[in-house]
Amino acid sequence: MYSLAEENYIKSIYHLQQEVGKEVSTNAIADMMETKPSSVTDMVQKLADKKVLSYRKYKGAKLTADGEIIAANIIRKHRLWEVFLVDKLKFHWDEVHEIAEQLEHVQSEELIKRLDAFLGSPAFDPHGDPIPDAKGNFKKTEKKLLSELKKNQNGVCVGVKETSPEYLQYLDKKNISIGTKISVKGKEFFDGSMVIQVGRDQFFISKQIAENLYIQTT
Amino acid sequence: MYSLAEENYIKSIYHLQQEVGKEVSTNAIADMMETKPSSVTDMVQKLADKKVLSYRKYKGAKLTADGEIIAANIIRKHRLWEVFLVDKLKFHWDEVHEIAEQLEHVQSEELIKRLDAFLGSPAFDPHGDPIPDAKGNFKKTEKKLLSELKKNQNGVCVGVKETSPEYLQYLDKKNISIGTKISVKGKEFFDGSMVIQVGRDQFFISKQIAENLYIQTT
DNA sequence: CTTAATTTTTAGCCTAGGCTAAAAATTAAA
DNA sequence: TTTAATTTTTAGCCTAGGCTAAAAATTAAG
Repeated sequence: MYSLAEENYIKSIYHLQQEVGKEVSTNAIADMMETKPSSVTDMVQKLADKKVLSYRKYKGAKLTADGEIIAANIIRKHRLWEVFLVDKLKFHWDEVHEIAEQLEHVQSEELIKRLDAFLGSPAFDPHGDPIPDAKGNFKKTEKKLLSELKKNQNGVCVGVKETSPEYLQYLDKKNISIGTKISVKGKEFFDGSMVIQVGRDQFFISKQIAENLYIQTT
Repeated sequence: MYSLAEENYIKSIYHLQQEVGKEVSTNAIADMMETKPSSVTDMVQKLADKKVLSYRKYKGAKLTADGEIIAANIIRKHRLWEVFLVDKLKFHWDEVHEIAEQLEHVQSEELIKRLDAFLGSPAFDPHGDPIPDAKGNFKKTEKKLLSELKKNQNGVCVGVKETSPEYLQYLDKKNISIGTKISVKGKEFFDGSMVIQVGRDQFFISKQIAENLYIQTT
């Protein structure tokens, strides 16, 4: 089994790898994990010994196939627990991340199997992110960012890229959640800001807001 | 907050203290925690510094009032999670201890508040042990051990003292669980063994079995 | 009331996982 | 292409929480 620290590294490296596609740098890992590059070097070497990832000095780290399965399993647990917290315990979607961060490390295959069944084998978590199956396969979704839409296009909110409480609370204030229909009424070329319609309300949003919201176009 | 190791010490000391009533010895703690007495000495000194317990060299340790509240809270979490595992995820009562052992360390007041509500604020866990409230107050139950009953007395199983899978599986095989009615049909003075009736079946049990089963006499 | 057995503590060491400061490698700039 | 800036690694140190072996205190036995 892997320690708490190891699991957190594996998970972070997985997420970074998704973004950049290639080997992830020591500094990038350190930033994401709020630790120092020197600590990352140590841990990454240790994980390389365990064949969880491949690592070449000064070149960065990349999960092996095994490593990716481990990561997917941690993410599976995290997202299933988030569904539990929101669906069953009635937490709000901006409150669950930290708690799921702890629950994801509980070790028991059987627990996750039963939790999954109890929740009805959900395919997506409360933020719209896909929940991988027990073998680590993700359901691919073809979602785009709201910022990619043009004037007069519209679609349904299916997820968020940013999951900070601040951002989620902003969305709440604007009555945007998973399933909300959104139409682009105007778009400013210069700064990427938009005017969108949500329900009866029309309002202005900055590019920063738009590029953190996933939309399924219709 | 307290570390995982600290929480486990606090919990173990609490349980030992219930048994012996007075200060618990270094060796007793080491035995329960499957660690070495020298490690216990170190940790107990650390916890004394934090005012979680009082400690006098060679005399043992005793939780302070604060320490008891901390312990009760950990136990509350453990037992609530056990109820969740049995009631909601359909685990069997002999499978839940280890998982609850991990879940009890998840930190979130709100989580426990909501879990408690979700479960209907249960007063007892699946082994019949009382669940303390948020302030650490236990509901007192006046239960006795089956081994204390005399011939022709009877009662209802309300809990177990021993929670090993082996013991719980034995009880299962004999169809004994919480709520099962049991009558003492015979008792051997010499070795404390008994003949009991459970449902339609009458069978022999050793003293060791009888002194780990809690009964509410009727 | 000594001596022996047991319990507990101390001293010193180990590993995991951090950190800082300095050295080395890589990348960017002139 | 040589120098400067940046990134990464190394070396050495720290804390938490273990361990063993030896010393000290307590308890039990003769």
